[in-house]
Amino acid sequence: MDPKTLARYEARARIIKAMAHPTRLFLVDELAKGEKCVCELTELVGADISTVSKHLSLLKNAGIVQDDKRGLMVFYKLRTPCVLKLFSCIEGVMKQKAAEALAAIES
Amino acid sequence: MDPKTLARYEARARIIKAMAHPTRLFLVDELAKGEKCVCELTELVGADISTVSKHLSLLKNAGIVQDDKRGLMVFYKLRTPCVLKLFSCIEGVMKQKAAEALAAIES
DNA sequence: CGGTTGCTTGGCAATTATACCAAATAAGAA
DNA sequence: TTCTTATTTGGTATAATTGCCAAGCAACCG
Repeated sequence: MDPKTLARYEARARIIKAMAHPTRLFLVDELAKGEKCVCELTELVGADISTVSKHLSLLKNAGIVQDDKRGLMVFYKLRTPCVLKLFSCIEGVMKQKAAEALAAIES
Repeated sequence: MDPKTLARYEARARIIKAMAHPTRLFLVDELAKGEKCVCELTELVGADISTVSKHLSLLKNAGIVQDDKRGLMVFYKLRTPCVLKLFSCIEGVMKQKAAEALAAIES
């Protein structure tokens, strides 16, 4: 891979990596329903608030979510809803894998 | 997150994580063009063959690619072309980020 | 059979990611 | 101003990822 091509794939990988964590996928899914404050997301995730805050910050740096401070609270929302399309594809991969596993048993 | 929900997001994250690497993203893109042997992919990537083999194995375990041994060579191909749709979304995220950065400078 | 080729696997060092606690910051409220 | 409250950041220990080398395996050749 030449340096330019490498750089392009590195940039893409950074964005995908931002979603490559169960908690962050959950956050994206929740934010798809509408904006939520860090406190509410923390409640839903059930981890330390600092942990959730860092996950959100990572998603923000990747350009996937957007924050909005109003008073003491910070509200996050999805910036690029297209990432949701990814989920249906992922479901497809999972279903196909499951079907394959089943076929392997039956054969 | 209750255990069942967590398990669902963990399963999804495993698949996304499988693509969250520049080399693996490149491999997926190459395999989208048609099946290729490990030797050819190794040449294209420009890393040790063992490294490329491990990346391919990871993609295989995630259910994204499929292998087929013919003689001495192993040919890999894309199993779920829908992952390509992801790329256009990623490009979108990148473009939006770039536009935002530009707006920040201009303001 | 022994040798070669194409690929995978084991092992290991270096890097990176993750989660918590504690401390810092920011915006209201008293 | 001082006191909360909501969130972020620093520090740190632990775990996961990565890439190379070396060794192993499977399929073909002579």
